[in-house]
Amino acid sequence: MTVCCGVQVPAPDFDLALTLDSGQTFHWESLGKGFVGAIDQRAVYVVQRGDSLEIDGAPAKVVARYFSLDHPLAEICAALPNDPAMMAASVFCRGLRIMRQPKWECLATFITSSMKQVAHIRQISRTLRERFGTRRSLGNTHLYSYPLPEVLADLEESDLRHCALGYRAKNLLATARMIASEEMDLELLAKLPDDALRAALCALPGVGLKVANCVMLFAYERLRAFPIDVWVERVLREKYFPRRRKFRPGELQKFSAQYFGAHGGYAQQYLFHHARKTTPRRLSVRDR
DNA sequence: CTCCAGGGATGAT
DNA sequence: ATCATCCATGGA
Repeated sequence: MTVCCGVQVPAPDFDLALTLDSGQTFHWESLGKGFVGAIDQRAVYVVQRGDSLEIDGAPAKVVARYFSLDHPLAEICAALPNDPAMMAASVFCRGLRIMRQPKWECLATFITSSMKQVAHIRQISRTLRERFGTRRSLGNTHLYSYPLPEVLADLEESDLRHCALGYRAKNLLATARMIASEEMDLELLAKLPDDALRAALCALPGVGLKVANCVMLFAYERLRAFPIDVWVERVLREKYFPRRRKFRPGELQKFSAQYFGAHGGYAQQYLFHHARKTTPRRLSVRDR
């Protein structure tokens, strides 16, 4: 490993490894004492040394923006609800920041995330990058950028199915074609208020409420967005409504928006990551 | 082997 | 308006 870093980036209240392992992005890989990954089209190497990052492959400004080092994390955490579940999660996730990811890459990876474990989302991302992305080198290591919508748009559904996408192939292809044809402009959507943005994203094939909220949170800087997946729903039910059985559709969404408020996305990400990393794997039937 | 995963779209009550 | 079913795949 010969990547030598010259550039230092101040990064207080930041945990690089924790952030990269929190299920926001799915392609960074451990290398030496740091991580290699792509930031848009650039191959980047990042090492954390205490309260700063040592980086190679991209300007400090690009890296700082990607990892949202400008977010006032202390203020955000201080404003989170003061209940036991939230406190336990936020202590567990100290230094975890909500990233600013490229819009298409974020949208596409979450379209492929449906009913998939994080490990397999990573595998799908890797295969798509290696087959259809652009090779980028950094020192003696290399990686592949995420394939552009124009590239995927020219493929056949079978090409994507061969990347183990299953039924998600049709949705990814259809969405890529809408963007490549300029029927949909992801950058333009950034001007919309939350509700209109969510509605626009949900109009894309393979995008429902949960995926739309992930893209809003991880790529559109909408820190109110509160994606509810199976993990978060489990936490909400068990920790916030331990006696309830039935919920109206949207009832948990409504509660979360009201209860967690302006930084709900951070609350959600902390609850998600804490639950995913501390819930023991169910014992196999044979071992019980 | 079985169970489950950062769901969404569709059609039946 | 809710509920059921189907959709593919592989890690644990």
